[in-house]
Amino acid sequence: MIPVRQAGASPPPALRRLQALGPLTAGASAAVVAATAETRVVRARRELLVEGRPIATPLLLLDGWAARVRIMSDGRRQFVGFVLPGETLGHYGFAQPVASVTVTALNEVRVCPLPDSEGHPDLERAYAISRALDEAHLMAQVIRLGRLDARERILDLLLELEERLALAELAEDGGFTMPLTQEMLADALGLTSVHVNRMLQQSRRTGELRWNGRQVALPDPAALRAQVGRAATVVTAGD
Amino acid sequence: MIPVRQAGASPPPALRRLQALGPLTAGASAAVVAATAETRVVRARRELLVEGRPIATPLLLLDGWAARVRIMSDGRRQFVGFVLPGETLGHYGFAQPVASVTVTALNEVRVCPLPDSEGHPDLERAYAISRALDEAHLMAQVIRLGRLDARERILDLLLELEERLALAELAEDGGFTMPLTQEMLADALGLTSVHVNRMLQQSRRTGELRWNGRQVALPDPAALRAQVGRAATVVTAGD
DNA sequence: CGGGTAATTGACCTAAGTCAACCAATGTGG
DNA sequence: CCACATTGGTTGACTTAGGTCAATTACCCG
Repeated sequence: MIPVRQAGASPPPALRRLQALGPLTAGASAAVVAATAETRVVRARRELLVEGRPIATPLLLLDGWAARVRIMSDGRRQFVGFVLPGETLGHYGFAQPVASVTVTALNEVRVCPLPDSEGHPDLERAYAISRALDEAHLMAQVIRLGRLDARERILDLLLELEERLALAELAEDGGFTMPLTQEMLADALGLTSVHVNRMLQQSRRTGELRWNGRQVALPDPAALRAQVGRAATVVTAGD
Repeated sequence: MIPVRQAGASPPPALRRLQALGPLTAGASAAVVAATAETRVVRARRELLVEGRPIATPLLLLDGWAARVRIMSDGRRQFVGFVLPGETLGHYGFAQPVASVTVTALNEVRVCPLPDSEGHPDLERAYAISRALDEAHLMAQVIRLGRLDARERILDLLLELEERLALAELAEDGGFTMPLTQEMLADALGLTSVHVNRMLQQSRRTGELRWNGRQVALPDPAALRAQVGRAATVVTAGD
């Protein structure tokens, strides 16, 4: 990890996401901005957290994508889930001294220590919602792997990613930018990269998906959601 | 749900599990026993929690098995996970007003309101570990569905179930009793019941598995764990 | 230009699904 | 106590989604 001097940056997507989860007071927003003073950059393929190793401090992902990954002794690899800008890492709301999975940066990533919610109930509330979403994403992953076919898995995941990015305003309706290779997609979806490629081509031909390099667009998300049996994720506030 | 008068019962497996997660003071144990005064019986196939419906009160499962289940509009069904005696339901340690999945009783089940941990830090600690285990089980499910083949999925799940039951002392080394039909197993493992049946037969022939009605035994768990790439789940205390 | 990563394609293979019987155990009403 | 219905397990014949292997092409990037 390379410590970085990160002076005045542009309005961070991570902050926008937290604000989207539940409006933050000026004080809470300031606390988040303050935490970014200790931003670190982690290069692609480096590990943010290692399974079984103590978690130094919970993190807030400012920029870039990471994945929770488990690798089997024979080399099979499974992405358990992704971590997108504005999402948190190693933050459980309860005792959890060691990481339960390895988290790897998929591209160059910026992280900072998770802003302390002490004295900011609104921030704590945003974290609580964030944790609930984490769990929802994990369950969605189980459904995808258990009961969707290849095409549905791909589209369902892309829909989810778009929804999640939208919270941080990282998805325009022209689509979004995604650092995933087809192989990473395969590792997330329990498929092979060859098959992912074939299905992508097919979806491109039918026009339900546009995919150019790192740019992805789903022209008719509503129709796809229906086809894939994906319910819109509802975030009910809580308390 | 049928309220029940539940007088002095045998030493409940649920209590044994909580004690196994972290020794409880006499007071905490008493609180758990006290909570069982309000035990309810839920019949097989009835729902304990319905997705999207408010959670009246978090529950402790005393007896019987339940499953978190999601059903797609076209009838496909996926068990997201199981709930075994001593495990908790609708208990998140943070705001979560509505259930995120439906939980269905797989056989006749007894539940009681989750004993309040107020004033019992040791009980709270047991709950925290329980939540961490929940998450671990969910991740294990993702690995199974994403990267294991049918035989591995079955054996891995059975190994996990045995480990979990052992916490409540519900697994002798002669095996354990399991209310799951082959079809339920299929719904948990992303397979069809026909295929589950074939794989079970094969595993029975090789002797790696014994399966008689509701009785299951894995004669050599250590060997299987190695074959399936299953790491023993380590529960580190926490704080 | 050279070397590495990512995407693409074809030929072929196999794990798992589908469909359809059939059987065994259990339970139910009469 | 029996005829019948139901549920769960078992089996065979056949199909298919997705995997494997291997080669080829398209990009980068220094």
